[in-house]
Amino acid sequence: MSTTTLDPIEKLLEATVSGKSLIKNRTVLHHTFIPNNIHHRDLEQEKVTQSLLPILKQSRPSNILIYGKPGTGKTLVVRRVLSKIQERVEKTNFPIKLIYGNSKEETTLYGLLVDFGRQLGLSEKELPTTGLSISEVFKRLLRIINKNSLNTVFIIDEIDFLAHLVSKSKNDILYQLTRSNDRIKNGSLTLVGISNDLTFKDRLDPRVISSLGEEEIVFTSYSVNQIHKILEDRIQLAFVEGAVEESALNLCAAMAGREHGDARRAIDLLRVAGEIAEREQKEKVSEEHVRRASQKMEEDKETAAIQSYPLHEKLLILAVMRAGGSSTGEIFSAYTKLCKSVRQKELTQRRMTQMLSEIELSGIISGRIVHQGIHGRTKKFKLTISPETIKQTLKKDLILEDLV
DNA sequence: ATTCCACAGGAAACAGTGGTCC
DNA sequence: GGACCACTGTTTCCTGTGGAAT
Repeated sequence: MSTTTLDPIEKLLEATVSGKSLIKNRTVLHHTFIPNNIHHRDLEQEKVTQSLLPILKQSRPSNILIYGKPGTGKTLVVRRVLSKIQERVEKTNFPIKLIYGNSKEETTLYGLLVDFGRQLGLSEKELPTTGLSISEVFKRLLRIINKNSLNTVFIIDEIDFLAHLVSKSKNDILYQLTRSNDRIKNGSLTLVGISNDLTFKDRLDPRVISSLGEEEIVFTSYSVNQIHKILEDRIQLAFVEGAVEESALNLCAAMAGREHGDARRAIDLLRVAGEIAEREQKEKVSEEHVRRASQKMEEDKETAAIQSYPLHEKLLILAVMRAGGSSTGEIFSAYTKLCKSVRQKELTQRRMTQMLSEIELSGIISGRIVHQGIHGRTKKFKLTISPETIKQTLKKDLILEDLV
């Protein structure tokens, strides 16, 4: 034991004042950062530019569909190309408008369209956030484009999700979007769809495919070597020189490469590892830090998922924990008991199975269908994370703290 | 060969919320 | 103030299913 034990707060303060920081530029390690050089994507950049070029000549460019797994630089490339176009255009007086929307961030089709409307400059009054029919919203979008003779580019990220929303609501808004140029007298509308799912096109209305898929660009997954190069570049920009050990870099690339070549994840991993090393006042980021970062990210994901669930889902997770490895019926009765003890009206079993499937998607529990002959068919669920993590997380919930 | 269990999971309907429009 | 809209979370109803038991 050392003779002088420092107060933890003291220690922290000490560190911030005297400690060296390893990261000199944090924004570089954020996924919205657009680097000057997007490695291994020259061809794709050229293609995107090619198909958007007509917009500068006031003629209608083709709609583009972009495919690729997460973290393959799709959004980055599109944003970069568009910002270049924007730069070029700003010098002239040519009315061009870039609209970006992520289907996943908006939970509804309506929300997405309203988001587009806001970006086009429609106020709350001109386009209320609720109450209108979808076709009315769409009409208003087209009206403003027409009125201001705008040349608009709609970039729809995760368009597969939008397609999913549309299919639920029996609306053919995607079709209308792709064909809206016929309804616009002044200006134009170009669609750039970005999708993580390579098979989503099969589920689309054939009419939409023919007009949306005028131009298709596929982003292949990065190899470990490519990720290595990408990380090298970011390290140079973001970290103090020599702050990341070669072996740590290798591990980072290898870990992300194993997970389907996701560069974004690799960069995230690097950032978290850097933060851990910094907090510990180490001179360098080591392999060990990367491993711990990976673990921490995993845990954070779990606790965040648990916390974000509404009460009944939390009760269900508890029920699964109590009746570990058991069938739906047993989980249901465990859940009913829990509901009684917190004085909540229990939901139906049908709803419960639905919620179980939802929770299963997040990876907190895993289910397996078991046929038991005359004892019927059931799905057995068990926790995939430690009960301790769950207890710790649920303790923060006022209603549940006594149960845990 | 037939029966029958204990659910899975799809479809549709419904209630409730928070809004517009005329 | 009534008709209408989108949307969520839920209930109700339903059909389907693999294999142990008979």
